[in-house]
Amino acid sequence: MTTTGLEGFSLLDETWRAVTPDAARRMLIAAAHAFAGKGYHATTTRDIASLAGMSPAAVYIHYRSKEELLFNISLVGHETSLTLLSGIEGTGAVERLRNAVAAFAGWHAEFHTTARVVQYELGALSPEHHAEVAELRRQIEQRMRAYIADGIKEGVFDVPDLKGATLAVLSLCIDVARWYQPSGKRTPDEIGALYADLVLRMVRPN
Amino acid sequence: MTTTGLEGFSLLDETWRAVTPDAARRMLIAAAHAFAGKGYHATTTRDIASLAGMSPAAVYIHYRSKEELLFNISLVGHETSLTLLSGIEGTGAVERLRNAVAAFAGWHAEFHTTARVVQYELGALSPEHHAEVAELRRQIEQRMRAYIADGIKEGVFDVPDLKGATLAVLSLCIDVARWYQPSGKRTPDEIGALYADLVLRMVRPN
DNA sequence: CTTAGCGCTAAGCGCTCGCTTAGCGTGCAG
DNA sequence: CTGCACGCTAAGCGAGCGCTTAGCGCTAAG
Repeated sequence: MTTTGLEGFSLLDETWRAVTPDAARRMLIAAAHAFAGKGYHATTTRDIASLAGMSPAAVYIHYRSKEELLFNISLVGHETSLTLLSGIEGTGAVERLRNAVAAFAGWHAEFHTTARVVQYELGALSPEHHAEVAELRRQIEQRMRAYIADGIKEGVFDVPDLKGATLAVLSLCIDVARWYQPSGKRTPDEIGALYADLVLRMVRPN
Repeated sequence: MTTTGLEGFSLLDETWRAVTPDAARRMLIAAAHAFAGKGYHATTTRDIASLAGMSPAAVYIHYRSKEELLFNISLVGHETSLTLLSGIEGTGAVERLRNAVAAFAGWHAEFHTTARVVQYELGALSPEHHAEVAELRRQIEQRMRAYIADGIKEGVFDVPDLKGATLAVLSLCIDVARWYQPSGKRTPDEIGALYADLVLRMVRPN
């Protein structure tokens, strides 16, 4: 019996599957939990190491700095959510936007630990690292805008301001990471379905 | 000519008008700027003092701790936004919800500095202080829900899930504090109008 | 059996943190 | 003019920070 507090987690979350070796992955998962719970600056490298069940110095075997841990989490998180949003299928713009919002909002609930780091710790990245994830964020915005624009072309959506509507839809999904609690009444899938419904109401024509 | 970086600010923002003496107010404003810009934990008491144009020890003349500075900002910010949301007028539920969303979203843009501290630094408050602002947050939620519920009773709104819709509307407004930049294209009033419009589309009947 | 390589730990370095203490300078009551 | 109260500063304390260094124990090739 270990006492790291991460026993059941690494098995449930497949986000970090590709990270090797094992100790480096445990360190990343521990860091993601700590950053999500207390914020990057309030987390010490000793917190991360002890969550991962190792000594403080072990962090620096696999990562050059605490900021590099953050960057790895942020990069993988952005890539995962972009991939998710890019792989949306559906017949017609209505179904595609429904699936996109359900998936994107649902991801921010189900993986709220990673999502919180992704969305709220951007400012702690180095300028170079920040620029790298900013490019991914631009692609996420373009994808969502395209799903809405498709519906306008098809004539099934009507919005007064495409950029404004895209901003609002993304904003709605992202903010799920802030308020979501696993102990709450709604499951990630229910949140996805609720939000998809609300967004479709927002963009439907009169 | 001083070099505190706060020259034009205190005159523009009336949120802190009631805080006296003058040095205590300057300290609060400096802290709000620093917390909003870098986060509570990344801000040092030396940062705050030098932004306010005073020595590091001066912080402790007016406040017992750095956390007490945060609590004051959070409390006044929550009270201000609750007062704003409570004073909404309008003939009919449609106009009241329009005005409520415009005001609440607009506040999160115009006073995004305070709003960021209010919305994203709750976790740095002591348990006692957190409980105090949590009660104000409950009241804010109740107010917004009442505006939506009024429209359902009047028969001018139709939502599948009142609590879910309230959550989404508040979420949308709150997240403005995250992405808003004064250098952006939209003014706070324009954001308020855009969001009010989108929310009314979301709750309108078929 | 020897030994090189590697993942990891024990110990600790230099630094900066939140906060405290001692005392200075100003203004005002007597 | 004296003396004291008050707002503030200069200096610094103990603690804990990110990160480094020296070296341990295990594995496996020769």
